[in-house]
Amino acid sequence: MAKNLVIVESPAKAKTIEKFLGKDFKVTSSFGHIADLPSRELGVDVEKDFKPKYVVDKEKKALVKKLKEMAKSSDTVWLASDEDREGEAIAWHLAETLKLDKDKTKRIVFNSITKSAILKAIENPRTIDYNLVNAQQARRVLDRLVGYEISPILWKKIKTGLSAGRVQSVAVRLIVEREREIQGFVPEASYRVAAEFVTKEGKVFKAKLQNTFNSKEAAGKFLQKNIAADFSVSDLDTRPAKKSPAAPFTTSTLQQEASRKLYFSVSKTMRMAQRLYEAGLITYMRTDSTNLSSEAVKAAKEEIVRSYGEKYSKPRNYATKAKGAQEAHEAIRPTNMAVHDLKDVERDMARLYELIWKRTIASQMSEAQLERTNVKIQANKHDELFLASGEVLKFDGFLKVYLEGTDDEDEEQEGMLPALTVGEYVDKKYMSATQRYTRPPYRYTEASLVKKLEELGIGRPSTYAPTISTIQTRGYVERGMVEGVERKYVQLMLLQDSVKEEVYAEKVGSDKGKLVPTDIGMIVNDFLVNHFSSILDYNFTAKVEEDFDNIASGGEDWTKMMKDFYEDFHPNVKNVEEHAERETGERVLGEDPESGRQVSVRLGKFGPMAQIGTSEEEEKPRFASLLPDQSIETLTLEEALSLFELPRVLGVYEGEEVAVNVGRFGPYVRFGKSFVSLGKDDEVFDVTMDRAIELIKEKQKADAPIASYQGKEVTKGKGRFGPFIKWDGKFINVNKKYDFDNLSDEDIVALIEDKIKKDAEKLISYWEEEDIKLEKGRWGTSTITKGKKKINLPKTVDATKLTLEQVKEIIEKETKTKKKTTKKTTKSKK
DNA sequence: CAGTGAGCGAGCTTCCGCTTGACTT
Repeated sequence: MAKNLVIVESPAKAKTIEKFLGKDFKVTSSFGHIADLPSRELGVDVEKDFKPKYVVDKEKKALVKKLKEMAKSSDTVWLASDEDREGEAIAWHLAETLKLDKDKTKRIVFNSITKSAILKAIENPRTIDYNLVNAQQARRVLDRLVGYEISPILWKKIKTGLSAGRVQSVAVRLIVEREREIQGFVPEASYRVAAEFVTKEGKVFKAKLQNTFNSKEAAGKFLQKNIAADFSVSDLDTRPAKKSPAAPFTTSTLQQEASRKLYFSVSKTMRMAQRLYEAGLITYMRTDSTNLSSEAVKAAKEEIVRSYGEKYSKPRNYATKAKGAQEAHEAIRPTNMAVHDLKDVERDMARLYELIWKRTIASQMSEAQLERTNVKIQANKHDELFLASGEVLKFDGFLKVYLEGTDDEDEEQEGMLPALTVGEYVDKKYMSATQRYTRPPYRYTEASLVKKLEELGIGRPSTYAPTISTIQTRGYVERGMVEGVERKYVQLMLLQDSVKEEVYAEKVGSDKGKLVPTDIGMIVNDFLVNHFSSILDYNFTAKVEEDFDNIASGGEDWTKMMKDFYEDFHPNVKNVEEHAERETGERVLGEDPESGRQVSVRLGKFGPMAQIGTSEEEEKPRFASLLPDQSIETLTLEEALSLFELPRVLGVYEGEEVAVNVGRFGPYVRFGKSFVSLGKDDEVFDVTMDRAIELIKEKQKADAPIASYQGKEVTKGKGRFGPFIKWDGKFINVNKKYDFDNLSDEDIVALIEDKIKKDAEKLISYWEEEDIKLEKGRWGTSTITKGKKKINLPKTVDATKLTLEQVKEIIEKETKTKKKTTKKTTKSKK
């Protein structure tokens, strides 16, 4: 056994560091935190100085045992977790949980993984910083109290299973408030005038009128004035300008840029980055720092000089601007600057790598030098001025490699202007006045939400992606299907000496994939903002972070901070629990003209619904679910009433009744006893008998067997894990190599035989009379299958040696604790 | 799985941050 044991947080990091240290050092990892509050209870003794109860997670027990043994046989244990709050707490938990001897334990930190940084760290060990640990405990306990005291209030007042938290609830609030701004937005139209001019040499350029007009008449009148007018250059101004490169990537800027340029979701970016990191190709991907190690700056410089020449190099350091940044790591950069792109890896990994390489290299390159020209064009028949501007690139600098993307969809690229002189006459080619509308604010994308959260100092690099998925799995937010609507606009065009009017159409408000709040999201948000305004305050995190900082520097006692917070917080929770009304988001829309009863809309047991009548009346109320694209907040009386016309019976087809309705899974056509979901473009109230029959036929075709193999039918479908074919009860994934819509018979046979072969290779034992299968898994684990039940065995079990009796025992044990896992699977189905 | 929406009550849900691993329908 080695004399020295170094414990870091990540196994990939351990692997790298071990190479730098001699053979006297064994490097291993803790896989993040090893101890935490228990998940099933509060785990904080609020009566006794908020003493936390720490437990080792079930899945970490084996790891802790292994670490203990390794520590025991080493002379010195080096706790090398990250240099921030969480890292310090990890070191402390390791020291406590592994019961490390103080005299043989040393705490070291480094924020770049280079040989010199690590050797320097080893020479300068310190002890655990308990102030920093206490700051972490304060953060942890505060989050626990907020989350675990407010969530149960939501179960009681709105719906079970809901959640609230310091981070997620503010994220939802941002999205809800943005949506309301959009709903309340009234677009204003104005006419903008644009023109194209031609120089004597025949060079064309575009110009815009400074003024806009707010009516068609005024715009038309202005165009008339330009008939047979003379135009000349009245002013010309040229000045140098420069552009600087953006800082190297942090987690947040990587997510934004991958979203803008590669259309990756936040979680996809992190998945790809994780794999690049594990392959040793990039530095750590969860960071809030824009800092590069001096080695990296030097390597970038060498690569730039080699590839582009000396004048393109300009080494720089970037100050991190994110609020509350902890800077435990470097910026995200390639580990080897000489590798410009990757071959032999998955395409999307290579694309992300290239983005990281370009951004890093560009950040160490010279500014781009530009010449910006602004020109004014005057007319002899009126006083309005046309403006034209252009840019000429004098030296490309960093632009040779990379330019950061923008979130502004309207931004126009400025082109070049022809050479012009003051007083020169130009000819009008055309002039137009186009009706333009002001725009509502943009809905958030996953990445722009991350950007906003980071600006507010809310959340950490390791939680951005999980937070976005939490607010979606809780049903507060959806990725939008908002199709947008057509809007007409007018364009007046002056070509020679007459003004012509044309009407065009544009699509507005199309927001596919953007984040849109659900009814539940809005109701929960309003409830929280009303009753827990201080927690929902956009500055709450910033305020408590100040306290955490004071605790970290030893200026404040963490239990005192908790006490101050809890003194106000807890009585408020109790008060809301007792006095707040149940929240359903109910809106009364008016009266049903037929019965005169009240029509309302609210959140019901099974989701948003409309209701005719009230429960106080003698006659029972009538209920109807809302359509998937409708919402409580915007539903009109007419829309509500039409919901009660369902189900619509369309007629009879092949002796069975055909009807349209809305159910648990959205709108559908019922045909006898079978159901067909409506297509995306179908409207429940518009579907005709012909369309319904078409849908039924499509469904029958899709369900029909596509082939048969060994006398058993083969069908196909699309599941959670992509397209598959099904044969003999087996699901066989069809990967992209095959054309799923046109599978040939040979493809099908190949897929099935391949599956049979692979299953046979996996099979260890099969007890036919008991219907129990024992199979090898892909990661050294094994699986027991009994009928439809599946049990995964831990890696430590050698499945090849199991007997039928032992297997039966395992199944029995598993069945007892089964309850929990079944619930989990039904949830993940959603 | 696609009709529900009363009221009761058992047993459950939930946070944020640090990490990787799980291999399915």
